[in-house]
Amino acid sequence: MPKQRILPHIILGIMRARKGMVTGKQITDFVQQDLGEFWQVAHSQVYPELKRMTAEGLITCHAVPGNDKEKQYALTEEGRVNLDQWLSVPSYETPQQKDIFSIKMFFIQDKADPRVRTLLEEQIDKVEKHLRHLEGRMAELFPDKESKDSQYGHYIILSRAVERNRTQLDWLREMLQGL
Amino acid sequence: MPKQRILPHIILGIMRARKGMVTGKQITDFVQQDLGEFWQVAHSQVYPELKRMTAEGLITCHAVPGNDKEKQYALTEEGRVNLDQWLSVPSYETPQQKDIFSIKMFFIQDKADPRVRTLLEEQIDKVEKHLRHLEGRMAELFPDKESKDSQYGHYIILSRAVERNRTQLDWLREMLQGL
DNA sequence: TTGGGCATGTAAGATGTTACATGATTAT
DNA sequence: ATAATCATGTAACATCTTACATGCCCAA
Repeated sequence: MPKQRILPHIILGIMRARKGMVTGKQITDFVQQDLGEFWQVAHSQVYPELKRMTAEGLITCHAVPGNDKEKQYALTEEGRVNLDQWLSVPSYETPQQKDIFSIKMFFIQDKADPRVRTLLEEQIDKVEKHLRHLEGRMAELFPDKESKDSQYGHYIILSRAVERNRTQLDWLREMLQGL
Repeated sequence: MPKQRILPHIILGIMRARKGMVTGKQITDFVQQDLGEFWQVAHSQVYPELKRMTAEGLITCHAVPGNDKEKQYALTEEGRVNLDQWLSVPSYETPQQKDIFSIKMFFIQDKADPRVRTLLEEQIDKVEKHLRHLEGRMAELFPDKESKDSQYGHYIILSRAVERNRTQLDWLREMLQGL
């Protein structure tokens, strides 16, 4: 039994949210920009996937006249149904994280090891930068209550990401204090 | 350029922490039990990796007399050096998360959709169970101050995991309230 | 003594990452 | 016009997942 495929559903979700034709580049950018906290994808995954989904009838491919380069894709009714079905079934998977920083901390073990401080400082720096980026995006996309309600799902996961990173930053600083 | 391999370093780290010979099964269990919040691995990855690491001279393989089934592995000096080196270089990767729940929330978009409540309740249930497991493990492994200091790295990442899940649970409950 | 559980291991396919290739557009 | 950039796409490789295979031990 092959693993349950997620990427096609993500692509379907983006296409429905966009309410129009999209290119492979737009999908890649969208995932990296707006879903990056919870999913990662490379453009080299997207293009073959679009081809596959077209073959399966979930989307249709339309060449842009006078532009050989760009191809635009549109949702089919079958794609819509498939997406709704996926959203309705519970997903039993727990969020999975790969965090090399935590692994290293674990293996260093000795609180007095000088590498502990280095690791912490580097991580704090990275998380600070990332948090500033997220907060900027929050201010840009959701300046008022109306914008939050009009794109509720987006607001939700962005605020989730902000909180998560703030909490992590607090924790890292506390660890550094405690040395 | 192939991607930087992490698994061998994790195996080296476990072997050093254990200070003795270990089997493939023990390594698999250790990752799932103690590093599971930050790394995942299947036994079918571990056995080939041990073979490879043996060929590279990072570890040595020792058959157990009168037991064809089990093979025990031990660190070599080269393995020790390799591990220390890995722990010393900064890792520029940010923690990556794959969280289907958040993706679904994003795509449902409409706050009034009945599936929002279902998703939240299911997720709360899962996180509650997981949190209880983590808290139990915390109480079991680190009942007093001495035990925390003696395995500082382990204590650190376990408390990190507990906090992370508590925060997520709070957030989920708040979302459910807000419906 | 046989049948289930277990540690080890292999196989096949899906997924993810990095680097490279190609042709078109844009900027200088 | 030439170089840089960009969207698209491919290739090679590493990783991850699931299922299956094997031989051992132990208990009913």
